[in-house]
Amino acid sequence: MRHRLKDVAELAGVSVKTVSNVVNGYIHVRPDTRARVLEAIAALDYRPNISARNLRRGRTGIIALAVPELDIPYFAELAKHVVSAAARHDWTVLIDQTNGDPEQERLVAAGIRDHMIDGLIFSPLALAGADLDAGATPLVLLGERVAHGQADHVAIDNVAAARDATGHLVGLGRRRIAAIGAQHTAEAATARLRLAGYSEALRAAGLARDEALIAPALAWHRADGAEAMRALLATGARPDAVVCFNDTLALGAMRALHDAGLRVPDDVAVAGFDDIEDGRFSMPTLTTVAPDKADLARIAVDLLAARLTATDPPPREQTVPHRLIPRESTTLSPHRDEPVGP
Amino acid sequence: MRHRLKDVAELAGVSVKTVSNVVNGYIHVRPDTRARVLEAIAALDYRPNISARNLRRGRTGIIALAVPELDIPYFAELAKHVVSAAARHDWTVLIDQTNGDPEQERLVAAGIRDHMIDGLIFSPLALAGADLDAGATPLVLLGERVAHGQADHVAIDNVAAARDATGHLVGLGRRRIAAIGAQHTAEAATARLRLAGYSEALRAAGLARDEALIAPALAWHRADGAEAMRALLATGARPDAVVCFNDTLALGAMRALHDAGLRVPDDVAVAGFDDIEDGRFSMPTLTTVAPDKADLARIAVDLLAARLTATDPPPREQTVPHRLIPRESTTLSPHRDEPVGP
DNA sequence: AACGTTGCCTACAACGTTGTAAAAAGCTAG
DNA sequence: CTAGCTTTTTACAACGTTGTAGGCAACGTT
Repeated sequence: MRHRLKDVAELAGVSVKTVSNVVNGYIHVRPDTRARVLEAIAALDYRPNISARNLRRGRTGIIALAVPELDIPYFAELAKHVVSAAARHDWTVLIDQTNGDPEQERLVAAGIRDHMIDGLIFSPLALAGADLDAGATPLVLLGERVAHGQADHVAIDNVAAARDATGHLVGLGRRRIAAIGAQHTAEAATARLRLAGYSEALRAAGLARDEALIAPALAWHRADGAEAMRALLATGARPDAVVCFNDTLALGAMRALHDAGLRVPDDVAVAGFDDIEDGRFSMPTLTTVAPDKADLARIAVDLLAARLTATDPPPREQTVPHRLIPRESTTLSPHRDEPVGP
Repeated sequence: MRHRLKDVAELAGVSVKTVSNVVNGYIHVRPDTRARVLEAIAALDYRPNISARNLRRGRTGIIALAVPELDIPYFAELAKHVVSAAARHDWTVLIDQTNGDPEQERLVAAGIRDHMIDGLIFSPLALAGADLDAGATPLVLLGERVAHGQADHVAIDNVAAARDATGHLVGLGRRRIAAIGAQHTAEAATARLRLAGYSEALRAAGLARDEALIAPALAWHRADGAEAMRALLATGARPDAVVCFNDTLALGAMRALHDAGLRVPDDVAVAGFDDIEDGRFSMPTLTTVAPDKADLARIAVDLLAARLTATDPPPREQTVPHRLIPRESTTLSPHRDEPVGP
């Protein structure tokens, strides 16, 4: 029931190679021959055997996207865009979940999929530097320049982004601005850069950076945000604004603020990063720094494409534009916050 | 730089087949031979060529998961579990996004990936019945029994689930219970069954089903939920509870209720389906019917595995357990709803 | 009429792996 | 020491595809 080029060739009365030529759109095939072949293909419902083709061609038409977890909204949204962008190159995307586990990330970087994929788009969480060099597979890294080897990088300007978010809060008159999501390991480039941008913005506004207002977060899930916010409040700190280093942290923080009886944004304004869907419908809606995710995905895929055609192109770094989207969590005016009867 | 069995064989001084035997864990290899081969493998950093192996073995070790969109939280969470479950069978998961587009779904069902995958787990949105039969690839469908062909089905008992959710609201003393998410096309089995369960619960409680309280929703995103809720309120309907047919609809509905100055749950209690992460941190947190997603994924993968080993097993149907998780959106007592100072 | 060009088609040999079948090497028991 | 085992290793032939090189017409040019 499953047919091969040979079967089609026999039915059409031509050679195997001619069928192959038709399938691959080779030009020099007489119209009537082509028609006969196409007819045979349709009659037998022939589909090329991908494995055989891959073996012969030396590529698979599959790229992998390695992310920590798919159910983190940012990565889910990113994955969606990567799949779309890859489709334009006729690539299929295979998802690798690292769970942010260093060992798992090392395996991915070392090329665990090797012969299975043509290239890899990798968003590392726990690894940086030399650990990421390695592999024979063309590699595009999402995030700051942390590796030195033959890999491209795509990211937003995190320092500027954090400066924008913090500056926005300063502009609203907030003075005791906390930060949630600091990480002090060497690998956590994103956290470091966002903290740097935050500090710069404070300095520019003539505000002192208060270490008591900087809360670390091991991971960046909602629960961590809630946790960090609660811890911060428990120290007696009374911020009038919080910059969270991503949206899920921010949503968690808002939850904790609510539980503590504090109003957002009246008592505490909250801003995040990533512009995930949830933040557009949360209560209040969440002010955020939005990276152009579609652009990010497109650039990553295109870089990979370039890396596949050219031989050993120099590592490139691309910055993706971002913009601040003010929403209720920083801008809602107090009088609208009270429920009014229907 | 990329080595083959042949290279390893030469280095180890054995035949190609012996190396292959070692790689595949064949038992009858003398320990010292095995050691020599393993050494050579390590020295050359040999990795099997997957395409060649696939060609020879006739399978790829890849299964596809076809879902509407990855950035819908339910599908993202599901994908995560499927990837994990598949890993236990040494399968890699490839993601197909259909965007809920009938044409795209037809292609997927017809086996667009055919030779590339060993099996397919498919969550159709727009298609049902004969459209889904087809394909030579083993198929497991997520959702109600809508196809007649050789496919397995995995789903929760949607009628019972909707009955539970509605019954919970009835039990809290609500009497004007609305439903959001109705769909009247033939394909929308899930919506139909949930509506049926809703009706049953009302009947059981001696409440009349009021068509004015039933709001359709074309899609089940947050925006659709908000939209439907607004439309419902605009008709002058004054429900004291809403059953939304999934969590994103519910989150959107809560947003619309908030905008209309109505309090959740004081004025309107809200329940959803799916138990997505967002609902555990939203304000208020969302009462929901939780399917066991890990179980669902595991069962789907196992069914596929069975379908791959046995020849043409009869189509099977599995029901996955669900449970109602009451949260603030239905249970929060009024006095706690008012903010208290820090 | 002989010659190169071009267009169309084909035979053959890979790509790297594993199943089959059979040879070689080791054993055990007579 | 050999017959009859079992264990270990091997050669060979696929799997289905495409690149290479070449053949044969049909054409236009000298």
